Amino acid sequence: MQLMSEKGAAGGGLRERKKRATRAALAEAAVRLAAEHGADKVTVEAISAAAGVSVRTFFNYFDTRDDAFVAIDADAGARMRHSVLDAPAALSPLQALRDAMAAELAEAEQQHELWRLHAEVLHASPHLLVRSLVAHMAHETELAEAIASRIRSGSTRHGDPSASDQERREALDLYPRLLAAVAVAAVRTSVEHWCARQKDVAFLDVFQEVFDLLAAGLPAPPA
Amino acid sequence: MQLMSEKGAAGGGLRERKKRATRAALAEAAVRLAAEHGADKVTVEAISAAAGVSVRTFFNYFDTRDDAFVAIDADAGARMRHSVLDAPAALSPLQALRDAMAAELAEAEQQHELWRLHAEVLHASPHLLVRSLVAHMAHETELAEAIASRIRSGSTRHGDPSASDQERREALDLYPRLLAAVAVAAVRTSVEHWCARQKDVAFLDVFQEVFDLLAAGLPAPPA
DNA sequence: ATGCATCTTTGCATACCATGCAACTTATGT
DNA sequence: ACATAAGTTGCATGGTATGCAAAGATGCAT
Repeated sequence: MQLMSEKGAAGGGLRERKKRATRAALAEAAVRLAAEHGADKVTVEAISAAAGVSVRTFFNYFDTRDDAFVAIDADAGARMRHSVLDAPAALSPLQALRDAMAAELAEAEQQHELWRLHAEVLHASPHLLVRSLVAHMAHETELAEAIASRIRSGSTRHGDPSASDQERREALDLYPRLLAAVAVAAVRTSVEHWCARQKDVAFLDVFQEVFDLLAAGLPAPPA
Repeated sequence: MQLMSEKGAAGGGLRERKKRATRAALAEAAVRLAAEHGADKVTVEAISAAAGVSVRTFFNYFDTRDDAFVAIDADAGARMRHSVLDAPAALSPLQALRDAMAAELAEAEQQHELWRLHAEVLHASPHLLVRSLVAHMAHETELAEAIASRIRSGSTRHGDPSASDQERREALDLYPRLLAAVAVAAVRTSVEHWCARQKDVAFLDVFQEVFDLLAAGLPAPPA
């Protein structure tokens, strides 16, 4: 329980703060131990000990041992949701989503050290990378809902005006999901590409180029 | 070992055939048991017993219990790779990929009964659905490589002719990854959307619409 | 067919993961 | 201060996963 200051909605009573602290302590202990000894050599017992709680308590916070390595930021989804909803109405859904994600990623770079360790751990054991992607995909649904309600309430119409009602209803259900899924995939690709050739280029440039490619309909690159 | 006829490269000696049979028997037993009793009520012991092997042997084939529910088709990646490489040169990368995926999905519908059970199981426990999608994503890398070599050898140039060499090299590395990631996400979204409103529409229609949206740059739908 | 090398299967031992339960400790509201 | 709700803990239990060495099956040359 050595961590009392955490980001996000810091409010609430002592209880909630302690809960958040315990959770954060467990996650941080997990990542640090994994970065040092390798993820699969770290037992829940070690993690719990490092965080100062019992093994049983660990499982009160995480369903699975691996979850501790993955779950760093719990309410990133909520932030993005608001960001998408509050974006200027003039922006297309894709643009709004791009900006929301860019803001989120910028904020992520604040906690540099832990983020870096985290990336190291995931890179070392693909098994966990996979789990991390799963966690990201969980956000996809709420993201899709944010996009959907943005489209419903907004009035920017760039779409095909010759669609039937049936087609329109179909698209309204399908489009947000697709956009969310594609955007998450795009972010992931950006990060991977940038990690591969680190320092060579700025991350934001990669990010920008990826979303430009998406907006252009993924045209074939020059040979 | 009650299954000796399997798809894919059926060649090889008795050993390899038996191995494939055992693996298939385990996977099939897992799916059938899960369809009947629910996935999380099926123990490794039960699966092994149904397949006629020991528990220890199960773990010689699968790293994880859940893998047995997921790993149905091992060499789908290779087929798609060839499909992408052999596509007509006139097609854009996105189109080639779309056709390759459509072919693969059509082939998946051949093995109707087991596929159906499989879908049931995945639908019942989202945990496994996620794992299955992740398994598909593992193919992303080889898919990206296929796309890359197609672009290198092909001569369809729809891209921006005013790019610098630096930008061109960047794009050549980034583009295939992005395309693969986005396409996989698109397929996943199609399947999910289709599962949600089953029978309502044909899967191929959803699939087509999704790729049309991608090619159009994900424009905002009509309100 | 026989014998040998190689691969596969198997049981056993071991360690870890994960959950339910009851007892205990700690916040919160009044 | 008191009652209530919530969080933590140890224990018991059963499933998951790996290493190891012995036994069985297969491939191959003779």
